[in-house]
Amino acid sequence: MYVRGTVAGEVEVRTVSTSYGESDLAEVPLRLEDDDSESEDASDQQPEYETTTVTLWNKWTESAKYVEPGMELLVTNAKEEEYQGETRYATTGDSYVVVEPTFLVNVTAIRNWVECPRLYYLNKLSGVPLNYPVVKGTLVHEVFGDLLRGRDLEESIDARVEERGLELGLLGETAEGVAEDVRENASAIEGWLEQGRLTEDDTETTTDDDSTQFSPAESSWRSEQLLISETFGIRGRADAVRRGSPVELKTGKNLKKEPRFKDKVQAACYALMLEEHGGSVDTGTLLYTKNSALDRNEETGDLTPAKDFSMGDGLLKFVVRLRNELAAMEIKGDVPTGYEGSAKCEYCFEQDTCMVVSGRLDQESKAGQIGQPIPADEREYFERFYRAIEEERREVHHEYAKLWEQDAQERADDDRALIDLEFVEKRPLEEGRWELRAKRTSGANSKIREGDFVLASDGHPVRGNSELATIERLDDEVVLTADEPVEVTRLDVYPSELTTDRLLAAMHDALLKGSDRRKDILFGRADPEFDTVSETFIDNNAAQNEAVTKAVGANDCALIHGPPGTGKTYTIARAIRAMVERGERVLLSAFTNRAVDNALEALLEQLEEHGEIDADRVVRVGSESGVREDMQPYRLERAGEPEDRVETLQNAQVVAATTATCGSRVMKEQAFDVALVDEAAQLTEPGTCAAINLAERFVLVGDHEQLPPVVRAENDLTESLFERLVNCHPDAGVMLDRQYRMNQRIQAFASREFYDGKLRPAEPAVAGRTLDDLEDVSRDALPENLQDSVAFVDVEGDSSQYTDSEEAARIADLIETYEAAGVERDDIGVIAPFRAQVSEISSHVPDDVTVDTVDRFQGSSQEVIIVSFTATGTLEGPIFEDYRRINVALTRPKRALVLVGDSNALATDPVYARLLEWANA
DNA sequence: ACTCTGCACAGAGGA
Repeated sequence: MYVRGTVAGEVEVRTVSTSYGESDLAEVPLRLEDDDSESEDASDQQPEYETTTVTLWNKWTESAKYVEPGMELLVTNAKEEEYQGETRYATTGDSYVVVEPTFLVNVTAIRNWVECPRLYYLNKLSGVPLNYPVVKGTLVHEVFGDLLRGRDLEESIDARVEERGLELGLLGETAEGVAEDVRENASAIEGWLEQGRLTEDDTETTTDDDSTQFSPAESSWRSEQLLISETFGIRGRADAVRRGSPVELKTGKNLKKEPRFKDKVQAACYALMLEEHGGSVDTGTLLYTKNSALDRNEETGDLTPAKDFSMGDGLLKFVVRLRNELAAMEIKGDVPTGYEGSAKCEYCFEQDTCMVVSGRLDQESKAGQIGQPIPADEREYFERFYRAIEEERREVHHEYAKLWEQDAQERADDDRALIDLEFVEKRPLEEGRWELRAKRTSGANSKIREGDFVLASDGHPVRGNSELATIERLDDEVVLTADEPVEVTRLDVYPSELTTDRLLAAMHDALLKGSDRRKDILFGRADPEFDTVSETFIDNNAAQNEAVTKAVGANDCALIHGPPGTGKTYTIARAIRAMVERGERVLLSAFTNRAVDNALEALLEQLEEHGEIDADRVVRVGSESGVREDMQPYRLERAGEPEDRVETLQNAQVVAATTATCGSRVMKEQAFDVALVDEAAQLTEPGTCAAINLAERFVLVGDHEQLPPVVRAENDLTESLFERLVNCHPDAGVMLDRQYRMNQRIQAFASREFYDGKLRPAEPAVAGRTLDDLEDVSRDALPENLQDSVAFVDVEGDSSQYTDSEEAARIADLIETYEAAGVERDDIGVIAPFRAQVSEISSHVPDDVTVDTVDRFQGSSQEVIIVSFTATGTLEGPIFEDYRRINVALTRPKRALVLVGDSNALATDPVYARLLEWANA
């Protein structure tokens, strides 16, 4: 039986004498999880939790040592015992004990941890930089997968090497040289596979007599299996599985008789998960592909690069204990010192790094410390942000947990899954992968888009057969590509820690690798300095001109505050052009792909008009699905001839990429004179660092009166670096004060409420904008209350919380009214605070009217905007409390704004009360 | 309480 609960008190470990001799035991007080939470008689009482004791025997006491009250604990195959009239539980010989099972540990993390816990920490902190052995290792793995899937060796090598052209180029490698290296390792694999076919009956059907080729399609092999364990809290991707047992490929050499211990541990992790998925695993195989023909026969007499080992119970349990140690340390927020393990520092490749990090952060470390610690305020900052980023990571883990905790319908309702697909077909592709097709049976929405990675499963993403797949096309039919054929009936969003990892590395790099001058600026110890620039860049807008002057003349940083419609994008483009003319190399970045492409578009227009550099010296780095269609010609293709790929990137004078991409291995090899970050108020501090780490000086452009960064957990990440620096270095900032969007009446409230009354129309034509300026539109045709540019429509509203059907109905009427007056439907936008209300309204109005949440409207504008407040009674709730959201909503229209809401509810909040007053004026 | 975009995945290795 299965026991799960929360540790309810101190754990006691002791030794007792039993009939088998001396044994260790740990008694853990446990508050059991209520597994019948369905009990519908919601008798308003707090559920009564049952508290019991679980006895962990022998080696499991090691895990008990890490356990603290409040942690979650799971025991499999436990036995029930009666003790003084009370039901208690204890481990049996078949039990596993799992600490914090929802903390999902990567297999590679466990592999690093067993080598040295501090190695695990360092790897997490700074990531692995671009280096040839790693890229080559990855290539050999890819070719191995291809071989298993039946692809021709030479074809696979050529294709895989070509795919990595850019990385190889950055490493100074040639395609031929790399292909030769990969071939050496891959031939060992190929030979072994063929031998295996002859002797081990891996292929069940008889092949044509003259075919010596391995034919995996009919075999008991599977390549690349993604495994997620809800019981053990482990996830990872096995290189291959042969007759249910894990096969791990290593590119290194190992002439010893036994596999390396950490390699065994890795294979054991996969074995655990395979067993959970219903298998029974008694062996593991490691393939050391550098053990070439020349090495055979010598000491060991081995004929193959493969080493099999038996997967004993003891090893599997040891692996779970390792995982427990890691999870417990992460939950406590402790930092490993290296003393936890037995590795010898003098043999470690990371010894120097370890000592430097320990020295700079003043951390206890087995390897010792080198150098001076960074200042105390920086260490405090590091700890604060480390914690915040780790909280974000926990949120990603919760996303994983939802894969098994929520049922399919719940996931679909959360827009995190597409369910009830009808499987159509699987088709092998030339390169050995599979194309999978399924039909959608409902029009349900989800956040899954083309180009996304998803978990494709035949029913359940964790318990069923599932595989990581790429969405190639998504309409009535879903077309996917994957390494293995899955009869897809369901797709789930695949949670990834990638962004979290990159944030952590960016913060690490900023603090430990950043220049002293940069850190003086970031920590407010020095004021930014500026060179005098006498050129006039923009002659009809003084604030924009000052912004460009500051951006160009900044020695450290410049901060451009751009309220709605003030020509931020144009100003950025002008500044970059000026920098390019001065011969500088510029990084253009922003949080979203959309913002990057917008800024890039404006820059290209500038360059075209005043062509100082070739457009082919402008490069957009990003994935194919992320980059907008019209920017694809500038997108850097990663595949190709290494030298050519690297030249294209190195020669680029302007590189545009999202901040997340700036944290990639390829981008981290690049250096710039200036980094210019747009929409910087929507970025977390570490997110901003990912971009500015790559440059000598930086310019941040944004508006902290609009929406802040999106974060999963409530923490220090919610304030942007932009906002902090604007307050810390007011002299480095410029506010663009003239807006080119809203007429005078519309902008008045936002200007007064959010910009100290400093925002004003750029010119009389903007101030006096009305609907009459539009072709075929006459304001006289509108009812009187709508003739003013700002109108309020009072609707009593219904009592439901996140929707309001009355408002939706009124909005539908309003749209008809505007249409009757000659306004085109696609000139009208409707904004609502909640997604539920967005769909409510969408069902009432024609398709070509844009209806969306405030958050998604940020960055765009429309002739007419209708805002649905969706609130009756009071305005309680986080969505209304953040006034920046209302700022965004009110500053989208150019010519007409209609506010639809319940005036009694609005009047309960002072800001909204002033809003009413303004709208009704 | 509600809002919600990124990134490609995880792991690849040196001795």
